Amino acid sequence: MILKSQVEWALHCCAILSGLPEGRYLSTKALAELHGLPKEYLSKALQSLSQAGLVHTTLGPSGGYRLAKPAAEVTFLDIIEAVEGNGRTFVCNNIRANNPCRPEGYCEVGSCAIARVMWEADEAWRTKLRSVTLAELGQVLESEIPPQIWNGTFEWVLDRAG
Amino acid sequence: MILKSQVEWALHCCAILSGLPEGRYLSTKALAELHGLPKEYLSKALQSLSQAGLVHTTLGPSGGYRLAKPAAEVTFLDIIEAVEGNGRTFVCNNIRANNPCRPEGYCEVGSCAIARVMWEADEAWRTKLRSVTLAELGQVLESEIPPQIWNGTFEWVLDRAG
DNA sequence: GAGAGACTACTCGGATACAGTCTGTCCGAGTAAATCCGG
DNA sequence: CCGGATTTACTCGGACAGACTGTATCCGAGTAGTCTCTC
Repeated sequence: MILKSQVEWALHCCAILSGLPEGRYLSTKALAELHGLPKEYLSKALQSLSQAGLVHTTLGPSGGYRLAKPAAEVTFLDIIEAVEGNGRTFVCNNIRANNPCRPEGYCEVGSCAIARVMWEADEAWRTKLRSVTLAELGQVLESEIPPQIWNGTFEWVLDRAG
Repeated sequence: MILKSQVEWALHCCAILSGLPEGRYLSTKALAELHGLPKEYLSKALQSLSQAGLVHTTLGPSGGYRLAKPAAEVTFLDIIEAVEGNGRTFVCNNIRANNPCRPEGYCEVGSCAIARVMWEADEAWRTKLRSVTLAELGQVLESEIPPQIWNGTFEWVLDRAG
C-alpha cells in the first residue's frame, strides 16, 4: 500500500501555488520544469485537483493554475483524496459470510469487528492529514529553506506566472 | 492506496488461529473452506505470516498453522506488515532537488517538510494498528457473534485441527 | 507383535498466466491573449 | 488609429503503450504421520 507519486507531485505543486500572488496563474510547463517532472503526466494530477475544485484554471496564453480557495482552507487530505480517490484504505469483503457453519439465510447485523479496527486506523490517518493546511506548510517551508533559494525560486516562478 | 485482500484474509485467519487450543494446528485447506477463499492463494498469505515469525507450521498429515506467540502479543500491525511489507505508505522522491534555482552542488539537510507530514500521518495509522492485539479482537468477536454460530464454528474447526 | 518400507496429507517454493493499475507519451479540440492586416 | 482575422500558447480530454503489481492456478520437492507387509 504505497501512495502514487502523483500525490507527492500534487502536494509540491500546491505548495508553490499557495505562494503565488492573488490572481496570477502558473502553467503546467513551469511546474513541471521546477520539479523535473514529465509535463504531460503531471498534467493528469493537476486535472484531478481541478476536478476536485481545489484549483482554478484559465486557458490560453499566460494561462495555468491557481488555488481556488485560500491556502488556509486547503488540507493535505483534500489534495490526497483529489488524486488518490476518497475511498477507504481497507475494504471489507465480508468473508465471514462464507462460514459454512452459519444457518441458512442468516443475515448479520453490524460491521465486521476486523473492518472496524481497520477503519479506525484509517480515520486516524485522515485526521492527521486533515489537520495540516497549505498555509501551515508554507510557513514551515519558508522558515526552513535558505532565503536565497526561497526568493530565487519565487522570482523564477513569478517570471513565468501569467 | 488500498490494502490488498490478502491482508483481510490474514487477519481473519489469525482470528481463528487465536481461538485454537494450545498445540493444535489448522490446515490451509480448512481455513480456505471456512472463509470461502482459494486455497492456493491463501497459502501465500499464510506463508508471509510464517516468514514473519507470527505463525508456526508443521508438515505432514494433521499439519497446518498455529500462532507462534500468545494472542496478546500479536498486533494488527504485525499481521499487516507481514503481508503488505513494512515500508511507509509515502515515499519521498525528493523532487525539490530538481529545482533549477538551486546553486550548483547544493546539498540539503533534513527531510522534506511535506514528507514529514505524510510520515506523521502514517505513524498515526500504525500507532492505532499497533494498539490492538489478537486477544482483544477475540474478546470482541466472542461478545458479538451469536453463541450458536461461535460454538458451531469452533466445533467445525476442532474437527479439522490436527 | 515389531520393524521396515510404502503411502498419504500436508507445507513450501517456484513457474506461470491474467487482469488491473500506475506511469508516461501523443495528439486533437477548445480557448483566450497577442499579433497582424486591411480599412 | 481601429476592428476583425490570424497566430500562438496554453488547458483539457481521450487514446494508447509499457511496466509493475495483485490475484490466481498449477506442479514438483520435501516432510511427518499412518498404514501395510514381512519376518
